[in-house]
Amino acid sequence: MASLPPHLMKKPVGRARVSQELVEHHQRERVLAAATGVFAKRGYTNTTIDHIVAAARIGVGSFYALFDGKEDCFAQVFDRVVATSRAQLTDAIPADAPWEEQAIAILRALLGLIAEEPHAARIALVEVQTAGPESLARYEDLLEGRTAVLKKARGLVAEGSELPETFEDATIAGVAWLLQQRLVAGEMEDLDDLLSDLVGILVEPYVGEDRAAAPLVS
Amino acid sequence: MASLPPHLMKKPVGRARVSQELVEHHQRERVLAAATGVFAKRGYTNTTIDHIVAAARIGVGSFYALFDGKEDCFAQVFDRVVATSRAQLTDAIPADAPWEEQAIAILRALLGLIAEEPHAARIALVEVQTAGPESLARYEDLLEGRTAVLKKARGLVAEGSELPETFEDATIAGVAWLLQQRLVAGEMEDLDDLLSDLVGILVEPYVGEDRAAAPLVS
Amino acid sequence: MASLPPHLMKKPVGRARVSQELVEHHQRERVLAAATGVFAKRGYTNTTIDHIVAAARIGVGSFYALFDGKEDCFAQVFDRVVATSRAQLTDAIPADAPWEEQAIAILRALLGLIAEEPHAARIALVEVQTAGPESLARYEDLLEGRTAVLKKARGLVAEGSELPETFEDATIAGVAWLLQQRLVAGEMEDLDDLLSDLVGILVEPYVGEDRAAAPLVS
Amino acid sequence: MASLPPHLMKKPVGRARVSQELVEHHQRERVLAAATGVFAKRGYTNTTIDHIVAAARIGVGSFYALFDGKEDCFAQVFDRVVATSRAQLTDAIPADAPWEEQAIAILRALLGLIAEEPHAARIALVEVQTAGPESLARYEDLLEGRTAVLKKARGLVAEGSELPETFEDATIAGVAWLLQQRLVAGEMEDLDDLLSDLVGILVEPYVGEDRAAAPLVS
DNA sequence: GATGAATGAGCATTCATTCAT
DNA sequence: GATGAATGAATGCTCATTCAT
Repeated sequence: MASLPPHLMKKPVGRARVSQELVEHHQRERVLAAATGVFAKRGYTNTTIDHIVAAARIGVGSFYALFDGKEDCFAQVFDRVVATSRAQLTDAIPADAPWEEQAIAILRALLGLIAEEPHAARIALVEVQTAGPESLARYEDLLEGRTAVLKKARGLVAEGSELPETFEDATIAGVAWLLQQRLVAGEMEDLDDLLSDLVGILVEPYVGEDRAAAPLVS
Repeated sequence: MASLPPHLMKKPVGRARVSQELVEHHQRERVLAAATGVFAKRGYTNTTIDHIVAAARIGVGSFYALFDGKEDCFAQVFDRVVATSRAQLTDAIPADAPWEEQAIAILRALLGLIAEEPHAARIALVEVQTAGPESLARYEDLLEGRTAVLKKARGLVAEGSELPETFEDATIAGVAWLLQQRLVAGEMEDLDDLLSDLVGILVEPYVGEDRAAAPLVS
Repeated sequence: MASLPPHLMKKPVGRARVSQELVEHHQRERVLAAATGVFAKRGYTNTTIDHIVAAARIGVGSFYALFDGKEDCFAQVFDRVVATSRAQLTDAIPADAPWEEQAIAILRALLGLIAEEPHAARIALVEVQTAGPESLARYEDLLEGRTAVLKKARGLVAEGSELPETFEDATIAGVAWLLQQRLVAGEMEDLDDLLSDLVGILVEPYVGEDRAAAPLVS
Repeated sequence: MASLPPHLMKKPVGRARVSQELVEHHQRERVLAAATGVFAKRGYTNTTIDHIVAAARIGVGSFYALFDGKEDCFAQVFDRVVATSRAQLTDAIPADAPWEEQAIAILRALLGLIAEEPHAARIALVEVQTAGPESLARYEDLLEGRTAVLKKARGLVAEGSELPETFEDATIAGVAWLLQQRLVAGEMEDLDDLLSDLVGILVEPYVGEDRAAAPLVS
């Protein structure tokens, strides 16, 4: 039984194919994790491809096999950070709880995430703003998404419809700013204080002081 | 006839000295004005020293006599824009008017300024965020200053003391974000709508809906 | 069950050995055919190993098992093109015909070959000149061979011995140039006109206008 | 009398302007001369910008101020070689002499030039063929120009109009080839033999053996 | 004092080649 | 034996900064 000439051989399928994809995925994750740290520590502009490949222990060629270039790499780093965080925050939402409880749970989880992974947080909140137009657009999309979610809370409050059109934009931007400031200043202790501030800014306008404060005490 | 070595040459004094400083000041203003346009049009990163000196009609050597480098030049551009704007906004405050009227007057003047000098606005609200750490710090100082001013309004409202510590930080950041978004999108028409949104976000929490709306109608 | 170390493994002999060589030969031919097209279409410099292995449906490792590198691969492509053409041109020579008839028959066959296989022609006449020193040497050898053959015609003409030493070199180079120009310009119609020009340049000097023209009419 | 501010000062004119242009021209000539040697010795492909700037004792930045890139630099080197040679060959033409004498004088001068400046000759006849499409086009233009000049000699010979259309193309290409071969082989002695060969190839077909041979003896 | 020619460190990117699987 | 992922040397180029004039 002779083996077929190479050009007639099918690409490996099943086990081998899956394994290969796994390897590539794993490799990409490794590099993205390394790049996250490098971008967070040095800032986007000060980071060179050499810094990344040194941290990821790969060759420059492999880098370009994985990414189109520096900006693409950063974009993937950002996407990964956002996707991971989103998953974790979604898991933190208590089902069947009133809106204010869910909102506060998400805020609490977010602060925990930022405290645990400051590098990732710095990517998503700080560096993304200086990593070129493409990345900036992603950041704006991210905020826009949060804005849209927040707008859904308008139905919950009597005065909801009287708030200015851009109220949520300003609120989300304000929250992002506060987090970013703390992050850059390295002040991520007193998370309880920060949490209660965020609730005052982001939850209270929709449900009033009393309903907003209640879940914090429990 | 040999010229003296530099350390033996007398520094000009009196009249000549003053005149010389005037010339230098004038020159610097000229360059800063030119650089404002260049930075605004091309963005900080895409701007090269050559672009600036070409626009300012000076030599690179003169540029380095005036500034420590590109970032320093941008910082001075930013400072000039902020100082000029501050002066104009201060002039716009109606003396002896209630706080909400003063606040709205400033907001209205600010929007007018942005519409009139989009280049300057872009420097102060957009480019400053990507022009390096030093410039970013100035931006943060600027916002912090606005925050401090806003905090003084707490005395005017009954619930003032119950607002979160960081309420003004978030509010100012939110407003900055809204302005920046409009600027980048090139949407600076409908200033009245925008003004009323800003009042809803920045004035209403302190004086209530009624007092905030009143000056807008008149 | 451990496999033996390589030096203890028997080389296959007899039938198997022959078959293996056949397989390798076949494989090499396949790759050379693919490479001919790639080199002709993209040009030597713009061709990468990846282009070749993709076209030949083999791995890069197999490529390096077959060739020493890009230049060696091109050299083998060139050799294959030349060998094939030589065989076909030899077949086109009418036995026992006068020299001028034979010469014209070869020229006609050559033009036909170029028209039929422009890729191969481009390899042999154009790309070979820019594919590095080794390939250039082969091109020169090729022309030198044609020069030597042409020199044998000197005996046929009275003034033959009075032609300059280098006459044939110039003639062959001139013919090669004409063909190359047409090839690059993509003008391979009007083969009859081109043929009569070539005869005027390459045959006439040896046998005179009359004898050279005669076979063309028939 | 105060001097005008810089932006109102005209670009220097007259003496200063001329001098500056002279300096730039001189600089460019220096670099072109150095590059001629580097390209001739290493070949176009093996030459890097670093090689050139090292040889010319300038920085890479200066190189890019002078040229658009490597290929542009080579093109200018080629143009300079051709222009210089053309001037020298034109000077070598004896006025009011019969065509064959003029032709032979040019050929003799050409051989002398090649022998004296082998680097320049190598640029114009060898490297130009491998320095990219733009350069190749210039080479073809060069040959085409020579072809056109040669075609003017057709009126001098009875059989002129019976030569094939492409006769001069082949002749010029053949001559170029002979020179190139000698150059590459480093065989530039026996210039008299080579000259008489060239005359046999390039002059004789137009004026016959006798008229072509006469000027060589004198 | 002003100029801008010159510098060269530093960057992103390509691709021929190797070698572990 | 065949594969192709990984390598990294090498390249062309930009631009902030210096300094001789």
